[in-house]
Amino acid sequence: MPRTEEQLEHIRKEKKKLILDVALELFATNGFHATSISQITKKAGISKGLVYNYFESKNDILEEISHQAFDNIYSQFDLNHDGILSRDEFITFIRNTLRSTSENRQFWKLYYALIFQPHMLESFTRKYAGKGHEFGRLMREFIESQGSCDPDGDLLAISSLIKGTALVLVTSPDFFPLADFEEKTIAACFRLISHQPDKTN
Amino acid sequence: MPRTEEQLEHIRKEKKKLILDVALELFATNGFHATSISQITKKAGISKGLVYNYFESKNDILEEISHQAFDNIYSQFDLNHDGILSRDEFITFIRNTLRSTSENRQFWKLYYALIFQPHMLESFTRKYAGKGHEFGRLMREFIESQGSCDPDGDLLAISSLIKGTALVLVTSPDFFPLADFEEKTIAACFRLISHQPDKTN
Amino acid sequence: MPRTEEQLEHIRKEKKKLILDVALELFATNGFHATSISQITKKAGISKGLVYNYFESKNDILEEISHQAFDNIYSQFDLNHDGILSRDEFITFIRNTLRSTSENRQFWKLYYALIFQPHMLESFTRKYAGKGHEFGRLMREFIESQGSCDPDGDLLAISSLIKGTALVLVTSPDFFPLADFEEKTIAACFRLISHQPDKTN
Amino acid sequence: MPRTEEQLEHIRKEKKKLILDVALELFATNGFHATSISQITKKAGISKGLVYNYFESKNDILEEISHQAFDNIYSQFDLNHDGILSRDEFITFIRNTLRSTSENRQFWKLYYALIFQPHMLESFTRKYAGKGHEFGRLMREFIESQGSCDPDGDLLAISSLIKGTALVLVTSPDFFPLADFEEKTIAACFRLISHQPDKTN
DNA sequence: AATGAATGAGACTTCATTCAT
DNA sequence: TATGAATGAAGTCTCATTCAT
Repeated sequence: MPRTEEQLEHIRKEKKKLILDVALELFATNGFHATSISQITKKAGISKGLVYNYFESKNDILEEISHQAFDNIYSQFDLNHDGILSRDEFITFIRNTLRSTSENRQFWKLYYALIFQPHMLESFTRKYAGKGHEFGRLMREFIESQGSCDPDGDLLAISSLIKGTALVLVTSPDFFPLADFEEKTIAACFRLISHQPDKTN
Repeated sequence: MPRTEEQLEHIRKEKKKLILDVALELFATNGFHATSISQITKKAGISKGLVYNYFESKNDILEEISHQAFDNIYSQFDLNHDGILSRDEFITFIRNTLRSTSENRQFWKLYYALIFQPHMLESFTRKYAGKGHEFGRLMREFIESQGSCDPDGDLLAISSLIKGTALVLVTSPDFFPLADFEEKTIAACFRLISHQPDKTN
Repeated sequence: MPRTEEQLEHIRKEKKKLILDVALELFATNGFHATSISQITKKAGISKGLVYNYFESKNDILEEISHQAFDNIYSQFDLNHDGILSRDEFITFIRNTLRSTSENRQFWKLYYALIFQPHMLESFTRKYAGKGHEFGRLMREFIESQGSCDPDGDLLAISSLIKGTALVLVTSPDFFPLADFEEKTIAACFRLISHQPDKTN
Repeated sequence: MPRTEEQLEHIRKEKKKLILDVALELFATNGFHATSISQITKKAGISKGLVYNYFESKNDILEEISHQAFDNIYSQFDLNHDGILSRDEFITFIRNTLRSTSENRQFWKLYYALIFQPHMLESFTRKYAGKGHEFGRLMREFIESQGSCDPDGDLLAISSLIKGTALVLVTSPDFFPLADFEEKTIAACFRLISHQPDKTN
């Protein structure tokens, strides 16, 4: 009559997911510090004690949210399978980035809110810092391969554009349909590659 | 024998500034919620009670920081003195934006952290929402005047680029010297104005 | 394995009563403002936090004390079951009033201390104001029915006498045995009904 | 040019009176604990420091208010100049009591609020306890002299009536004109003297 | 696995009181 | 005499966390 180990495992997984989902929503909406365990348990319909069966602390919930979200997001990219970024891969990267941003808006709201308080996401930064740098190099090479005469400047501009667009997507998702965000951003990225020295001033 | 009104005014101004400065630094570094009044007073070398001689509440400190920063920042722009954005004004705007971002890095860290928790800066949003919209219109007209064949798309791209660059300036200020940030961003903005329909795909 | 709903209900009831009892005693002895939550918890042998599991605020404790006391007291009267006050009911009313005053001396000490700071017991006044007026009318009719030639004056005298006696009971309960308080007050009330115009002066 | 000692003395007296007056009003309206020194100084238009030039503490203000009020009130009575209470003196006493209550309503509100928290007015109780007892004896003798067959009971009834009437005067001063309060209470007092044993039940 | 009563550190805030001027 | 900036103890209240059941 007692539940089998599988059933228990299933319950555990479901409950943990429930807590993470509810916590993400509240953290993203009201902020991490402004969200209490009580609010989470009330919204999830569970007891306070149960949360501590699954997580060591409130901070632990945050870390798990971050890790799961990033693992999920990174897994969609499958970058660098051959150490070179093709034109199609570059385009796909932008598309994926924006799509993923749009789909995980809640998480990104939380992420942006926390990124400015470095000590909050320590373990997190440790884990993902490397990947970021590596991808920067890949991208720079691609920009160079496209005939840029200022790869560093263009890399800055293009990453800034992508970051800025993602920011807009998070804060004002209804500005444009997602498809337009994608197309316009991709086109803009290519326009940003400079084929001749500046003559602005 | 009691102090003159000037002396008092002087003391008050200095103390208030001290509190605001210390608070901004701590809020920006550790976050608003994670910063306690105790930490502020300890760092400022004053008593807890004194804070409440100058501010009604912790929230009040935040609001005053925000208002002062924004008033200060907006005052540098003197936008729309004639309802039209000239090429020079456009360039100056970008330059000012980035310079101001760089100079008020602490504030912007705090600002970005809070913007994602909407209910935090209510009075603030109320005050500045109008100005933002108006400037969007000005900018769109400028883009159009430069011969853009997709003013809305270009406006999105250019604002995203500026936002993204500002974001990078806040999070990684040492990526480039400020002057380079300015020049490269300005040049990039002009490259973003599309003079012929996309042919990306 | 968790406690049943009954067990919980039982615990909650007991703890709430404990807090209310201790709070009433301290409020009555030292005054509402002069009593701190710390004092209450220390005397009740519980933690500060627990109080706030049961009450929203210190004021909430006061209100609950007041409402429970008044509900309890009013419930003993069952006035106006037929809209008329008989001689027996009148006598019973006085008896009940004094007995109830004597039994709830702590509460009445608190009540008298607060009645003079009107804004303290707002919700409370709202709730019971009506009943008071209605009973005043009942009593006046009774006095009239007893042949009074100045019902308003006698109503004033009789209510003042009862209030005054209750006041003495609260402040100097050992002046007389309760039974004497009752008998003497009842007799005095009847003597106060004036059967012929004054001839004092 | 410096002020003479008399002038200073005059200023001191005025300022002290100002503080006492304002404090009494606020204490009576909002309660002693709920009134802050800040409120007093703001309403009096003086500085916080000045209060402490005249009074040792907030409690000291309360005590001085109480003593002055009681000295003032008692001085109007001139009781016991010959150790006997005549009928006229008895009547005058009631009249004075009610008149004084009506004139010092603010003080009595405060008084009643504090009387139930014994430790508040310690020095005060010490000072006036004796006078009260003595006057009780005087009154009892008067009641006896009027042919009462239950002097103790009648004393209780009469003092209760007077106290109750005073209470009504403080809480609902507009119930009757003051003159009526006086006449009706005096007449009622005489009705309360019992000339034959009870036959209520 | 699940509950929620209970804890206590620590947050914000108030306010009587001091003291340099 | 008069001022008000400054203090710090103490108050109310919150909340992450524990633990008996």
